[in-house]
Amino acid sequence: MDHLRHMAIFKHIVDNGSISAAADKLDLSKSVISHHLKSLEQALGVQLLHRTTRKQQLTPAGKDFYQRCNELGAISAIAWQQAREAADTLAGPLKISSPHALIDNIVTPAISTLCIDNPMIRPHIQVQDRRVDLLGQDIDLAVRVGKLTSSNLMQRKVGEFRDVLCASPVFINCHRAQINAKKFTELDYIANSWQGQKIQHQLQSKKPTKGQKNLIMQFNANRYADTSSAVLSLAKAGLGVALLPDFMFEQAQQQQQLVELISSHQCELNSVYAVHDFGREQPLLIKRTIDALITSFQARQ
Amino acid sequence: MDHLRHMAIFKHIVDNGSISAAADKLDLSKSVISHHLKSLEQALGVQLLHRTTRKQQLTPAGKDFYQRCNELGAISAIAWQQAREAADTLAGPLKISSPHALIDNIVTPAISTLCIDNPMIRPHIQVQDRRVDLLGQDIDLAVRVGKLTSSNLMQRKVGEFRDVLCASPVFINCHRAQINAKKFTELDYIANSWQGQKIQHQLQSKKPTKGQKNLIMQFNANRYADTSSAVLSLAKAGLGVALLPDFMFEQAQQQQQLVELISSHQCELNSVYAVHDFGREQPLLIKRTIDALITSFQARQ
DNA sequence: GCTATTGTTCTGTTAAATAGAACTATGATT
DNA sequence: AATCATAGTTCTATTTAACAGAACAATAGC
Repeated sequence: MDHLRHMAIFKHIVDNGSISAAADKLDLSKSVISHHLKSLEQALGVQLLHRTTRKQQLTPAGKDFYQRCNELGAISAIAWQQAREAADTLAGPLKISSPHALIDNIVTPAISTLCIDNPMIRPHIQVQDRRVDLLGQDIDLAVRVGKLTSSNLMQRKVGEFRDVLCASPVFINCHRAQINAKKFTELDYIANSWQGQKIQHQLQSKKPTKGQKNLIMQFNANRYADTSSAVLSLAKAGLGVALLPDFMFEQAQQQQQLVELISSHQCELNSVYAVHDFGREQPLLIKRTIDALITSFQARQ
Repeated sequence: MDHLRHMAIFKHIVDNGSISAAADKLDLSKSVISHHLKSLEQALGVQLLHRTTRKQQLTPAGKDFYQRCNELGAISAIAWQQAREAADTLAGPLKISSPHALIDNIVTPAISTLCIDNPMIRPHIQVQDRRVDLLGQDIDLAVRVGKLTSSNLMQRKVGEFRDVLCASPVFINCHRAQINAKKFTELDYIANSWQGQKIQHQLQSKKPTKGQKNLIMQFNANRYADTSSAVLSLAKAGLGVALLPDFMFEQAQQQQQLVELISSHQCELNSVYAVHDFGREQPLLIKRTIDALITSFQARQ
């Protein structure tokens, strides 16, 4: 499967009717073209082209060979065209991995909008909280909270959010004594399934100019749920304290379903990254997906 | 239609599952393979292969591109196989050009034998006495009397013959007076159509040791025929003197239909060449055709 | 955390591709 | 038949690309 170059040049010689014409077309000297043809014929052990200074005539073998070279050129052209189209066409499979916390409020709305605008996209949204192997699972784009430490993968920040420690108003009222006494370990705590029993949070003052120290809080988890929306529901039902992303908390707060546990302090900002393996020059589909995620993050504020 | 090399290497990478494996297979260093893949992806502007040290995963674009590379490899293989077959298969068109003088006794018997042994050969025997343009008329092999002075064409000697000045026994008897007196211009002369009216022959003594001089004879042609066999018939019929190839004369001589005009002298030997444009390494079909011509020449002696 | 293996990048080196000139062959023109 | 313009071939010098090997980085298994 070598000598493909020779075949391409042979095709040019036949197409253009002479070695000199092919040389002009290809911006090469005629000596090079002549040499290529000679090498090809020697390699094949067959004369392809009878030639004088004025005429050229394909041998039977040459006719067949030329036919194949044409097919070769056609396929090569198609291959390149398809590849280029793939680079800038909003279509085809799009497998996305997202953590539970972001799926309903951020990722799904973004992908929905993208796919409504471009119906040829075939999305596959996967929910995974742990760091995931993009290659092994054929994932095109992963949404992750926090930057990966070391990786060849490209990471683009798509937004940020803050976790909020909160509980239902009824729960707060019932346990005001413990809260004021900062006996947090005595409170019910709703955790995600993969978290342990011992939970610790570090909150900063919302007014950093006063130089107040960070507030370190410890909890004992005694309720668990796999998804953030389940945690949210339990918290609304007054089953305990929960750590929820601000975009979830805010909706519940407006309906007086949840309130902040400590209004003077807040968690650190979490940055959300889109992670992929398309290098610096991504296909348009990936770019647009990332754009949609950014838009989705901005829209909820 | 360039970068075909890159495509071939890309196919090897996918087929062998890794860059290192492809490098081993192709007897190249992995750095080269890596570089090729990088160049290809840069040229296409598309990532074809997600890769880590352990796994590799084709992108959608890569899948399509790989498919095309496979087709490319298949066509390339077919092209080469066909060309090689063409070089050593006794089949297909075989266009031969022969002068009238040789067609019935030499060329046709040779081609007949060849084609009976190899029925897939499709012969096309053309009769032309003038020097002919092989390329322009798509002639594969030309049989010619006498060597071409300057040409790129290959020439292989296939046999030789001697022209014989002869006439019918009756004719000789009727004109013995003029013959003995060497008044050849008074004799009837049967010429080929393309010859002029004035005919001159130069004969050598059959016994050169005696140092006899060449005999120069002049005739006036007054009968013409296109083909040698027609000339033969006219000569047998006693219509005049004719110059005929020895292989024609000998048959007629055995049946007492023709005798030599001058038994002491003879014409020069004519060499017969097979002329073609297949260079030093001819297809088997051409080689065998030439062999058949040689055999045919030997058989008639 | 360590190690084996893979892929990438860098270097100098080697082989191939190339251009340009000199040469040869051809076919048209006269 | 001789001349001439043009195409193809061959030669040599040069530039370019391909290449190997080492150093490095990243990954996955232990």
